[in-house]
Amino acid sequence: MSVMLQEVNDDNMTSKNKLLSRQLLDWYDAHARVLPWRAKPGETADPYRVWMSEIMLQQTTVATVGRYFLAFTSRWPSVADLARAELDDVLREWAGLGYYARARNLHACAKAVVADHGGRFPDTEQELLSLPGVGPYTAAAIAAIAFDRSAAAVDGNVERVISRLSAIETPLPGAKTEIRARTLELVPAQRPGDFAQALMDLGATLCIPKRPNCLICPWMTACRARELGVAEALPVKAPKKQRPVRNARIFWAERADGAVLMRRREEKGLLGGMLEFPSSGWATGKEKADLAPPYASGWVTTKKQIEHTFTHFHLVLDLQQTDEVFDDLPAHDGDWRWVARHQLATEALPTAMKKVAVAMLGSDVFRRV
DNA sequence: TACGCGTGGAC
DNA sequence: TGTCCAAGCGT
Repeated sequence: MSVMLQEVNDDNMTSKNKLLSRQLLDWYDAHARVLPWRAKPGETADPYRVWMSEIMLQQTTVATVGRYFLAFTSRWPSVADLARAELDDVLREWAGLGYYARARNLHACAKAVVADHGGRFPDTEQELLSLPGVGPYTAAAIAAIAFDRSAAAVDGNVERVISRLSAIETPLPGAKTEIRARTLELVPAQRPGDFAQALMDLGATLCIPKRPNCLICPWMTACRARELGVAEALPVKAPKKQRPVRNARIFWAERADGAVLMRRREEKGLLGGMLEFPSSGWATGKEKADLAPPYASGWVTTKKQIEHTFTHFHLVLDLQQTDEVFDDLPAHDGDWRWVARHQLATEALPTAMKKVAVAMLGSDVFRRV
């Protein structure tokens, strides 16, 4: 079935497109990067590892993903292992990688693969698309890389490469449809998975955002943007909005044994399911902000301040503390707990909260022994 | 369609 | 040093 479709696709390819595909695959054979999740020549790709890497790589650099990928695949070698894990353990292991909905969806997806697909990843783009956390790019990438399906995996790299190759000057995201169509024209019947990876490698190493290395690019002579001298100006992107500032107070409390008071955030939304130190609301604008503590105590300022920039706002946290030494949890709503200092390093703390802990306790608390 | 959603590296 | 931005997805 898929072979027939691929042959049709191959017949429909122009000789010019076939040449481009071959040039890129030749370049890939000579320059492919060695990455932990990538099958070596002759090896069969493991769908579980391909999926895991693709989720982690969403909006995240290869260098950052490396150690997380090794930690996850060591601890949970198969999708069945991951499906059996506790969500809290997954979130702890994900802490620091960001976009925590990915971790929740990763866990939900593993469960779905076990419950609905007998523990094997589906091998079509359409079925993959129905899994939690798997969108159009990731479905195409897994279909191509893990199952050798003819699919156009269009990520930020591919958008850049293709918009330059064809000198597409329509601003993103409006140009997505056109870029996808142009990419599909280039996907070869043979080695679609290698082609997908080659396209992304090209974007990551040569066809980079600033100062692209056109002189050693396998597509140098075909690239319309280079011909027109506009490669670095593409792709055109819609202007970004500036980030507002939000202000809040953190209320630092300790128990007699030195444990610190923390609470679990709501399951959904910003930092969903992660731990935080009790705080006021995170309001926009210093004047309007309600900076009241979540419970009464003798709060005084520490004169310490933490700043952290998220995707869509900048956060300024004033750190307050109390002399009160607690025996039990103060009156509260939600999931609050005392966390021993030596446990902080292995808890699901987002980076902003790690900064708070470091300001109060010193950087030694995150030195894993 | 547009927005909410993290982080660390490169420059 | 601030800005940009990376293998996007869900709503």
